[in-house]
Amino acid sequence: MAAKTRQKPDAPDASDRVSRIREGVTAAILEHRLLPGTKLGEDEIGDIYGASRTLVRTALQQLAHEGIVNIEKNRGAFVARPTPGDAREVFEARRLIEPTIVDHAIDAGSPAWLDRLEQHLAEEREAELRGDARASVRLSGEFHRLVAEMSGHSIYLGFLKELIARSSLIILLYRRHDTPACGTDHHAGIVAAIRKRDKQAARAQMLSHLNEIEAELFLKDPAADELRLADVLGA
Amino acid sequence: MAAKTRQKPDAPDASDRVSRIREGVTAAILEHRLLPGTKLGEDEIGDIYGASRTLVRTALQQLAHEGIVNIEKNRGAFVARPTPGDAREVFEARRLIEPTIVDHAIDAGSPAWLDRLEQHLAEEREAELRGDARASVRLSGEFHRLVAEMSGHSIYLGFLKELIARSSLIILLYRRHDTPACGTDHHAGIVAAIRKRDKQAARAQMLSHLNEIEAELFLKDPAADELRLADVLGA
DNA sequence: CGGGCGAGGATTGTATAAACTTTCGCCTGT
DNA sequence: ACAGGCGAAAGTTTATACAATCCTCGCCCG
Repeated sequence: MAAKTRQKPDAPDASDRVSRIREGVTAAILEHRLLPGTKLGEDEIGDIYGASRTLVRTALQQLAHEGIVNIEKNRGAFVARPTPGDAREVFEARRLIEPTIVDHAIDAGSPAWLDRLEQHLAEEREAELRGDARASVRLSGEFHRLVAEMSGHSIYLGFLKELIARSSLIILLYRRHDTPACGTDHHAGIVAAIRKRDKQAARAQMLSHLNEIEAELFLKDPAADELRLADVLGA
Repeated sequence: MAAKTRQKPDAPDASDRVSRIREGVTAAILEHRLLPGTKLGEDEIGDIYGASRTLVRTALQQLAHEGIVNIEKNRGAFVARPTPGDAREVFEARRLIEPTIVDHAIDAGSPAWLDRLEQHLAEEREAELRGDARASVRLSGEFHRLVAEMSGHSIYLGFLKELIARSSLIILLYRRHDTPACGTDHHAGIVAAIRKRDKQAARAQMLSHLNEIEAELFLKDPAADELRLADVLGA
């Protein structure tokens, strides 16, 4: 067989131009700067990043596969607008997966990882204090991703990345009050349980954290009559 | 994924040329006609399907995101070669997700769905009888996908599609004996439990089914010295 | 005779141009 | 005045051409 000059699974994406576009758009969506339904024109994005439409298209297709962008044939790409049904599915999946992830994080975590988590908590607190809502939203999601990275399970990590991205859109669309997106206190409690290597407590706290987030949502079926109509006609 | 604003609920890819390529290659991989490590040249595939490289490239990128194809920069696309570590992660994820899926399938299933499952069992038996190994492998995976579709959870369905595709490669690489890929008897038992709406039995049977599949694998760290060497040098 | 080196060929990455689809304004006919 | 339809413009999809990169193989040097 061929001798392989094998690269590591994937150097994240150092200077890859497609990745820069993807992450730029992702960040904009996760920070709620791009709202659901917004059109993502290829020329428009290409001009911003100084890239050709070929590269933009590649990035948009990846985002579509992650579920935060919808591509409609011959019409273009739009920021996804998850339905309440999608929202329920996403949170159910998170309730299933994330407790398992914290379990593994406790098994696989090193002191360095705990430092990393503490540092992240500090960033979250600072953003909250600053009143920087955009950073808060982004960091809330990143906390969960960090725990998944700590677990070392690449499959779960991939799944959770998708779920987190969609959750961000869901929270934006369906949140009731103006409460912070994701209580920092909860995160701190989870980290404490991880530090004590108390799996049962960690699982329980993660679960109740997710339940609280979902409880703050208002998932009545269609947001407006317009959508109801579309559903009826589609059926 | 989610319900689209405009399109029919189900017009996934009937006459879409990219989808035809993707499904053709996917079928070839799942039926073990394309072996791990096989190079998937863009021109080669383009000639076969009478398509331009643009479309082939799009299809390959989708397959890469599903984890059954690896794209190495400036080198091309290859059928993925999951490591034993990947295999453990995939089956752990399946053990977590699939019992939950059968639960929901029991809740959401209609008599029509049960008919569909029975019909599928018949196809599996027939392929087995015919000694058609390729069809057997494909149908074994499709059974699990069918249950996921029955559950109506699009998120779980998407995740499971990935897991099934990877499982097919894993079984090909690491199976010990020449036992059939996925016992039809197990599948029949699962369908019977679904028919009786006995969630506990269905979950248990699904779990033991997955455990038996994994037990038939030989997941010693590197398959050969060659791989061991590659890993050492990569680190 | 073994190993480094460079030219040639092949393959992928990117950009650009042609073809088709949808959209929206405007106009005509009733 | 308003419904319906035609046509131009904008944008996406597909194909093709060009540039960059990597692999192979033969040659030359030690």
